[in-house]
Amino acid sequence: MATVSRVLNQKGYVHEDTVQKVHKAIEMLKYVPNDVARSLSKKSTKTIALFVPDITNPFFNELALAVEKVSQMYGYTTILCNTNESSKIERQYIQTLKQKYIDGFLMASNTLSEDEIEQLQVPMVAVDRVSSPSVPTVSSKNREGAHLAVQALLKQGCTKIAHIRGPKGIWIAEERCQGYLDLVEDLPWFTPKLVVNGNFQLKAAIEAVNKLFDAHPDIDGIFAGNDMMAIGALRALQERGIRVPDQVQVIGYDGIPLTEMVYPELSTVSQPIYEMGMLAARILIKKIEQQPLDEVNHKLEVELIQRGTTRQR
Amino acid sequence: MATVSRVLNQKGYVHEDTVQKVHKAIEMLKYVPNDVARSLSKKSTKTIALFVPDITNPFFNELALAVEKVSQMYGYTTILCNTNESSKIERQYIQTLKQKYIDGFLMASNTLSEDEIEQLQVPMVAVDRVSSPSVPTVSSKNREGAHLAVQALLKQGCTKIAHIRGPKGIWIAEERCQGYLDLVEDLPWFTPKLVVNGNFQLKAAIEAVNKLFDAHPDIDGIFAGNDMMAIGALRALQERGIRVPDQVQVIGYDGIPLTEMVYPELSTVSQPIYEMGMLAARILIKKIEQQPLDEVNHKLEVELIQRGTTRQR
DNA sequence: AAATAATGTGTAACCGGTTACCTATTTCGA
DNA sequence: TCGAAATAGGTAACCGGTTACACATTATTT
Repeated sequence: MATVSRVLNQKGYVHEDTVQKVHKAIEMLKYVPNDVARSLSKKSTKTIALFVPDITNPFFNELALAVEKVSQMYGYTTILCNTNESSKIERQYIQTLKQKYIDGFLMASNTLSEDEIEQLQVPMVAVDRVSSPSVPTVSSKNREGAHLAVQALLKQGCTKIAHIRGPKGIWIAEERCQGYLDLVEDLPWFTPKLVVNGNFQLKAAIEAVNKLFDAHPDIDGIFAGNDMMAIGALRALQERGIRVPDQVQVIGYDGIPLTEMVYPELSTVSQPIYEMGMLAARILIKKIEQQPLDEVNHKLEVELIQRGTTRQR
Repeated sequence: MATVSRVLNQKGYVHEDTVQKVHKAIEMLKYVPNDVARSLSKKSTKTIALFVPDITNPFFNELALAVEKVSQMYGYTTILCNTNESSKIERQYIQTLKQKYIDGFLMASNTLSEDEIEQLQVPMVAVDRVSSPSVPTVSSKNREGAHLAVQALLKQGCTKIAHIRGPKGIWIAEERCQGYLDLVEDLPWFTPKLVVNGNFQLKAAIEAVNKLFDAHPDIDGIFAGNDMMAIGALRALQERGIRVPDQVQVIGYDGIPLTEMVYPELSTVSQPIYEMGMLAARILIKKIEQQPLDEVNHKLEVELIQRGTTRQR
């Protein structure tokens, strides 16, 4: 028994002849090790959990694909947890998974307080969210991305730009909103009413745009906090008979595949979603395996992609 | 030890006073049972796996949400497995998960042969796929759904209807295609060239439509094997400057949320996706817990929803 | 050539639960 | 009032691995 274990784990001294014999026996008996027993004694399951707020958003699909890919490469299994941004669900998942000896958490959704995070005692990495300073974070340059979008709108003739922002309290929403404000706050046409709240989902954006245009029919540019809301805005505009991009230009944020599925195709600030997922997964696995981390916070570059909803020269 | 176990599992005789004492002690010590140890002796992990071919398709998102919901209600954890319709990946997942004592498989993707399925020795249910006769299946009335779509197109003035079908060998694709053929095969304008292959993804449908219209510019109706392809068709038509629904009417299949995000909104044959997921999960859990199943094959009703891509009277 | 180090393998404890089985006490019918 | 049945709770085996440790053998050093 011990020798077989040593052969399989390549640990301790085993004579080469014995290794061969063991392998032959394993083949003959079609022996397959039992991972649960292994986990029990090793106190590790080679499993990580990815928490996302909304699996329905293609952004998180792509992220999940990337995480899955990397974790598989390193022999890990991934569990996807949909939290709906509810701390109750999130806590419940964490509780269940800790009981199951989960090895690490990858949080793209985070409703926990810093205290709770400190108490976790399980390695954790945040993607596209900031949580506690002790948690490594992978995100992109949101503020700069917002600058790119607003700059382009201004340069391409917009004279009144609205912003549909993501939920309050969510770091990336704040950053993107701040990036918008940086460039327009001091312009003569600006008024705080041009910033409306959304929840990163399509429906809310439709309502937001309708309210916005009822009050300010002269808006000719919209920067949305993410692509789903930009697509909602586009829908609302089309329904009102407003021509995009002739009358109103729209830019989203994320660069999800959906941007190329609508017509006209959506201009957007594209994040390297797949890379973010891979990087975050690698960092988490490093942490789990107690390897030293070089950097703790990663801010990846973004890129403005102009397509059919803007009038690029 | 044994008594505590009995209290927690409500099994065997335990005096009421002792139960109270145990609960008090659990609270004081903040005792949390170890699920891995429990799994080892019970040979069950309270975990099921959902296999999907393409997590990027909203259809499977919704399915996953439903499965997750039900499994959580019954105390199960769900693992999502993206197979890309590759039997290599699928087999690898199955191998890994069996080693981890997975309790059941829910297959919305299936590349395995009947033999392999028989050998599995783990409860299994198929959704939207048919596999082996011994496996309970949840699907919808695909052929009837196709009839609804094609009937509507015919009634609403189409005189030449093409079909972009799903991949060969996938049962639902065959059924939907057959449903189309049932109604048009004997019409004077019909030719087999009007049926083109797709892979259920958007990109392929764009190419398919372009090829189709190069050869048959007089097509005035398209029935796509799923919504993703219908949206691809819509995109291709819009790019060609063809007006939908005035010149060409389009109907998809599935009823994913995306159908309401494009403009014009897509007409579609809507399946009760969420119910299918819940039903399949319930059946799987019943099987796992060795409860008797009433029926083995479930075919749910579908419904034609006419929106902006058809000319309903 | 003897002492020491390196190599090879088996035994048993351990991970943290579940449960069969045993013994002790209480309940209850005849 | 006695014995069977029901209730209560403890002991130890078991799930299937990992690994510290003991002991045997072989290789190396002086």
